[in-house]
Amino acid sequence: MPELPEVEHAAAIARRIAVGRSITSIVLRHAAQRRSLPPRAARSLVGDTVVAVERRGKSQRFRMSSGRELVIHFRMTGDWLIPDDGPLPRTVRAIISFDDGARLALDDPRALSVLSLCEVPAEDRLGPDALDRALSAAVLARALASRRIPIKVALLDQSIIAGIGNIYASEALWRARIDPRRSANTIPIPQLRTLLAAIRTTLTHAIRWQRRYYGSSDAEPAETRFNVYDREREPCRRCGKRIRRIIQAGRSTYFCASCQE
DNA sequence: CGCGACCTGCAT
DNA sequence: ATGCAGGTCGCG
Repeated sequence: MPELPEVEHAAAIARRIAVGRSITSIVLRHAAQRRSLPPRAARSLVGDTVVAVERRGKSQRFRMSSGRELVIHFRMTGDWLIPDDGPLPRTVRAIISFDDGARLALDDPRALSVLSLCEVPAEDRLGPDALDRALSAAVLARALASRRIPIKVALLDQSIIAGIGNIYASEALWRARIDPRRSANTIPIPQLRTLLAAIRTTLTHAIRWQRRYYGSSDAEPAETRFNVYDREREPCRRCGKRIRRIIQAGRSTYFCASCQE
């Protein structure tokens, strides 16, 4: 589930559950999660209090009163689940319990999620957050200046801009009418400005969708959720031409060859 | 750069 | 059985 909008929503859930609470236990049910967060590290978090939950790009950081940070990255299929009384789904890979009895369960069928403990919060190599107000077209142009890679691939590079993944990269480029194959360093500033606006619109719409429909069984507007993603051969909503799928950097890119230049 | 690895489940 | 999946890293 996790690009910026989904992680933003997940972080809000974690915040509601965890902030101000101290950890009473962390159970790791899959070897992959024990690899990233060894049991003794998990044990050392017992008694520590969550001061804040922040999102950076696609990762969530639990700032602890000890000064450490518990960092969670959902990778492909992670999500928070608030357990009820019944048995936990088999796909729950970790359970964090708090002093008020609340629990946060990491639900991740593929078990690719990473939990890690930073003793001293270090600088990461993330570029500016995609929703960072300070991110301007000029800043983006500078980051792209030396990159002779397709713009779609550049948008997936978290060291250039943080938070965009495979779905919203395609969606934002469609909205900005930019061909995903364009070399990143050849896009003029005005078009980068358009692209940034498209990114923000795409992501904020997705966050709204998330708040409105996540976990609800309402008549799902799933068919209209994406304009190009997973719509190969379906008609473009702007010009009616068929959406194309190509592979870039080993991943599917969806676009309209007719209205994206 | 592209590609496999990391994991599991789902659709074809 | 095969291929694909909303991510990232490390390899050649």
